[in-house]
Amino acid sequence: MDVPTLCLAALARGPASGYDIRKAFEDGPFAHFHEASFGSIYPALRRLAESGAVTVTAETQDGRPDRRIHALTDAGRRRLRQALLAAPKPDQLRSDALVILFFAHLIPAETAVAVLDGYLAHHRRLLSQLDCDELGAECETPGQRFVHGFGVAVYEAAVRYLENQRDAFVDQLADDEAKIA
Amino acid sequence: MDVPTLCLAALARGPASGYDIRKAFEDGPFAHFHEASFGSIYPALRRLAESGAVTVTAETQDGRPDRRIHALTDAGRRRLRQALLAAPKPDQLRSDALVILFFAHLIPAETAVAVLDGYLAHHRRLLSQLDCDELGAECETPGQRFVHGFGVAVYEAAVRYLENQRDAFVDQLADDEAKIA
DNA sequence: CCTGAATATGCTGGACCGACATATGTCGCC
DNA sequence: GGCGACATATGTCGGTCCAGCATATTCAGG
Repeated sequence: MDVPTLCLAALARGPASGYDIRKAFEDGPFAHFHEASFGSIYPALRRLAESGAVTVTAETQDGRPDRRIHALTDAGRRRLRQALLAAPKPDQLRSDALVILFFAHLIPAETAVAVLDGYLAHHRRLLSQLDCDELGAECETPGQRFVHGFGVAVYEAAVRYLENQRDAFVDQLADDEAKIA
Repeated sequence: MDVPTLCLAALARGPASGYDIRKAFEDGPFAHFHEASFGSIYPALRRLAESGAVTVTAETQDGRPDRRIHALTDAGRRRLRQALLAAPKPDQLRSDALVILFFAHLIPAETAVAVLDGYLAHHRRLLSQLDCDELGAECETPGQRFVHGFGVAVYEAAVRYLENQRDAFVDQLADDEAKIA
């Protein structure tokens, strides 16, 4: 799923600036299942405007740069619907933390434990984000409720596993270090 | 975590060709938590060899191109350990399927259901891969066992949610279409 | 016998990210 | 009151990375 399509998707929820779209991928509902950065959002919006998929309205502000509000046109909506019809590529996960944990035997035990604790904290944060942020906001369509519930189910399982296995893992690390010494 | 580091990590499990490393990211143990493609693996291995982090031994084969077997040097092992010490970046998930499901109200119900069923099948496949493939193979260190268990826990939760909620989701989609009509 | 998959390396065009540049407002803190 | 940190907002740029293609051969299945 390329960035132009993702921008169209973000705009389907209402008109927004490039900055707003970025935020949707950082904190908002999109954060949990896709990524996009400024470096690709702004060029994508420009091309989308050129091709007539979105309209741009400059909103003057004093001090700050103008907010350039983008809104979907009918052509844009059609293009989004078309893109949504394509067969989805398989999910991609990129987790530095799991790589590090996989090779925990190559680093000091305390470092590995720190990574694990950070990973647990991260997942707890994600879970609370889903619980408050979005539940109050927008879960109107069946699709949105379904995806929201999926996120909660997966994060809860992750937190549970991390909590339950943490101490056993730390013990095993300590045993291994004792064996070497 | 950049591709050179990921190559070093793959080689920590034993000498391998570029093709072998690719397979480790496609089917092997690494598939579940990171990605890397030919287009970045081969250049990375070349640079790694130039900087002395790996050695290369050509293994002649008739018919096929030579297998170029790469093995970690001490410098390479040090470099890997160093990279593993860096603070991990937060996990990144990219899921086309969840984007499509989020906007299920914009596409035909049958298409959405097909995506959902495909997503469920995909997760079942991943789970069985973890269950047989790796459990028999290499789960020697605490880290490897821990990461393996984490994967199983998360995939199981995903499959369970998808199975339990599928029918209710399909019904809601049908209700919505009835409302429009 | 032919098609497709697997083995194996490598290139290239284009997409994409991370970091930076720019300019100002605001809020807490000492 | 002033200072740093952070938020708002757009945009560029270097470099990384991926998907798809090219190449060449073997082997299994139809």
